[in-house]
Amino acid sequence: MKLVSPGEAVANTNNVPLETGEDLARIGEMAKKYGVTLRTLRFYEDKGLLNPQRDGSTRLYTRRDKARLKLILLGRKVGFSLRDVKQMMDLYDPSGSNTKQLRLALDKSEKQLARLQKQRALIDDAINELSGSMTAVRQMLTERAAPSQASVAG
Amino acid sequence: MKLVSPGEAVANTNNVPLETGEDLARIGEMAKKYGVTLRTLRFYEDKGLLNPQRDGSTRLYTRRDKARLKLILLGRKVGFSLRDVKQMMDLYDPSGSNTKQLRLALDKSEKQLARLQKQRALIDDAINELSGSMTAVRQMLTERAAPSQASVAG
DNA sequence: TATAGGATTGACGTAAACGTAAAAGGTGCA
DNA sequence: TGCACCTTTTACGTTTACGTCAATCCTATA
Repeated sequence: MKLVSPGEAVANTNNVPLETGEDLARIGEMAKKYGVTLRTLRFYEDKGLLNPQRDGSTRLYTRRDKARLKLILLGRKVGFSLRDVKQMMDLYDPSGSNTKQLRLALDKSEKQLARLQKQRALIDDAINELSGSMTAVRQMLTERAAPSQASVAG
Repeated sequence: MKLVSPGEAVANTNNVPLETGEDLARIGEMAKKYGVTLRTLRFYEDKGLLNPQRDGSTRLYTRRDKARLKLILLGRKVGFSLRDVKQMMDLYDPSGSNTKQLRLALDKSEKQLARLQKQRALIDDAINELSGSMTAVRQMLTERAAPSQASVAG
């Protein structure tokens, strides 16, 4: 048994939510709540994106970590790399106007938007091309009784 | 100097196109003609997708190789993996109706088309989400004179 | 006390398609 | 002869975001 001073986060065993108002979560709860794996959470931490407190060796995630995780997941959803996300989050200063952070985010967002639009164009191309060849292949299949040898592979 | 029998492909030095009717190409010509790197051609060969002849150790690509390369590039364009492409090409039988090959191609194409459509949906989502947050960020930037602290990162 | 559930760190594995040296050999041309 | 150019094989490196053990530890509960 370990001594814990009154203000400290009390070791909270297993899956039981913490009784304190500090809504600290352990890694399992976090993972479930946000639909990620434990590995993912540790990975994000390893990459400097999260910084949970520790109770001994056990990670305890605060509101702050949850907000950051939400941002990470949003970033990934729109296609940012973790590095980009980190770069933007690292600029956050709770005591400032964060103009710099916002500008960086906007800048990166514009570029990412352009990438997404290009990707969509590529995919549309691919869809058209693929649909076309599918039609051709269907043709060949229905005509395969005839000995005509349209070349598909050389 | 190396002896070459009359019917054999004559060693064709440097970049000069071959004078025979066999239109054999060396790796450099192939690469330029199809906009790929030497490394790519060797890689495709290593993966069993191409099988150029050899003049000694020098690769000589035939019409057949060119046709196959075109197919590979088309496949990659529509998002097939090289493995998929190989699987489909391996089914080609110059002496048959290739019904099996065509069916496999069609089957894979349907699945790939579905993937592409799903991807497009995801990208559209991302675009919308990203556009939305960009609007929000712009808002915050124009309002940054006011001390209101909308939280962007926690 | 035995067992089931978490949790930890460490570290190799995966996927795809090449990129990038490195070291060497053949060829034509000036 | 020497340079420029093309080609060869071998093999490690790159990128991204985790997956998947492995070995260990801690705790509550039956």
